[in-house]
Amino acid sequence: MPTAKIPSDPVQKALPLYRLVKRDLQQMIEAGHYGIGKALPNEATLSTAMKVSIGTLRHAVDELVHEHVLVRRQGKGTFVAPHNNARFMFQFFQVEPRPDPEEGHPIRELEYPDIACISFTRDKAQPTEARALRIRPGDQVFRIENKLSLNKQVVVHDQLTLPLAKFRNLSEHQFVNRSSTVYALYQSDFGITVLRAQERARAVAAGRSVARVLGMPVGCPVIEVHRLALTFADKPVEYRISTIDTRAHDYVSVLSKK
Amino acid sequence: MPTAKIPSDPVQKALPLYRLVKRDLQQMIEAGHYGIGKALPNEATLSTAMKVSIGTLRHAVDELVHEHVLVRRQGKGTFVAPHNNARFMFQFFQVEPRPDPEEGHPIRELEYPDIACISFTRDKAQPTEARALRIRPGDQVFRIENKLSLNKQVVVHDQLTLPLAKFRNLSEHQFVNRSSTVYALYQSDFGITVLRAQERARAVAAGRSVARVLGMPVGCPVIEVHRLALTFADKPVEYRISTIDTRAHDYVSVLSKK
DNA sequence: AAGTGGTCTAGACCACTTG
DNA sequence: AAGTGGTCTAGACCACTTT
Repeated sequence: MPTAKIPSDPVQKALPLYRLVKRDLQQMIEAGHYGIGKALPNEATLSTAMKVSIGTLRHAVDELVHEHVLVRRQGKGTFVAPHNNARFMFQFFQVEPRPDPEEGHPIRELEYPDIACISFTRDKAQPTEARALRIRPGDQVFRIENKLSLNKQVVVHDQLTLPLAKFRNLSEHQFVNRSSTVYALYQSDFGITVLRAQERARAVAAGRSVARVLGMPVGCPVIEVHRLALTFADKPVEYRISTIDTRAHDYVSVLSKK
Repeated sequence: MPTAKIPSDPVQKALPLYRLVKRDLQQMIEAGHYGIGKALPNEATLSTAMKVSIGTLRHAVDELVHEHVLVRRQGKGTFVAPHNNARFMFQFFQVEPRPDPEEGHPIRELEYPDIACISFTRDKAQPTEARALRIRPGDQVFRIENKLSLNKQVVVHDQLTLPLAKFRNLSEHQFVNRSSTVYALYQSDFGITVLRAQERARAVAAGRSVARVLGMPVGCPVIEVHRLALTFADKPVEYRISTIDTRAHDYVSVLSKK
């Protein structure tokens, strides 16, 4: 049942029932009450347990499905959204070969990038990172450098910064030998589900080390994307600077997605 | 009532009722049956007219609201989404001052850009534009150049390409003296509602003319965004190349929006 | 056959806006 | 007070998956 139909803070407007149900579900999910591969209790059970009608329960679940927190599968059940499928891969990996202007948009296989780890170290957080990650400057972080290739061509250089406190015991071996995407790793091994990411992009001239990795002359214009990945309640989990070689690829996005 | 509960193509899976209702509503909207400032018939009326329950009608409307095609206002009615508010302005205008690293994210007023028209001409479509807009190369287009300023500083150079066929009689005076955003103009004066946009960004070295407009040295890295704006059924309406000075501003985006 | 989510209905009542 | 959308209920039946 919703734990508090009457909000504790009288200034807050009363939430509708289905929002309370949603909030309670979300708290259960965050707390890890529902295993990643296993189904939630079925809707009839949940609705009686929470003392709401099944329509209200569905309303709450609908919203969580819309936010990619849950997925429904008819005939099977409702699950915590796994973070290991192509959908999420391409929701977050936004670099594509530039279409040939002569041919328009060929029906092309979406391509997974090959990811190679260049370095994996511990370090102290720089002020900028610390502010983004809401930790203190000097707190320990993992600093991981990757290069991403499409079609044997290196197109992206990534530098990830992870707060050590959230990723205790992460090892290079574990990172390099993960079975799926890094976000799937965060979820399966650390219980951290990345829900959203904010990105800020700018054009800069490639520096020496990045130019070497990307195989381009120093000073070549590249896009530098600063990404902050967020989990529930917009808590930051990862800070990432991606440098993209856009000589033959584009950084793509869709506004106002349906 | 939904015009065809039984789909004409037997290969197609049968759509649920609420999808048929949605499709019919969408067709009415596209055809302009519902004026832009006026409310649709109320939900009870629509549901009886379409011979469906009010719950089913609401399900259909819910989806259109989620896609920003309609907006509901409690106590007033349901309206075709107007394209003239801050929400849409910033949904599509994605350039922001870079936050000061010393201060983090100040609570800053979102700022409207000042837009100045540099040139307004007719021309023939280039092959690339033509393909994007799905017209023939050589078909007539409007070609419009703008510069956008934030805080008196020019930060974006835009070049718009509009198919003349869709924008008959558009005049420079009309364009320059519009009362709101260009997308609001498309909607109010030409019945064209921009629903989505695809963008492809790359880093390039600023050319002579753009560098002059942006007040930067030639060769300075800039982001070049190629945007295709789409209406219902993903029909293209506008092709736009924006060149962004990212020395002090960022091109921002949010992935997996809630 | 049993269990799950998906659709659809009919109606009651609430909250907000306008006259 | 009247009209609008917003919430909530209780139940029937359908479609898909597994046993």
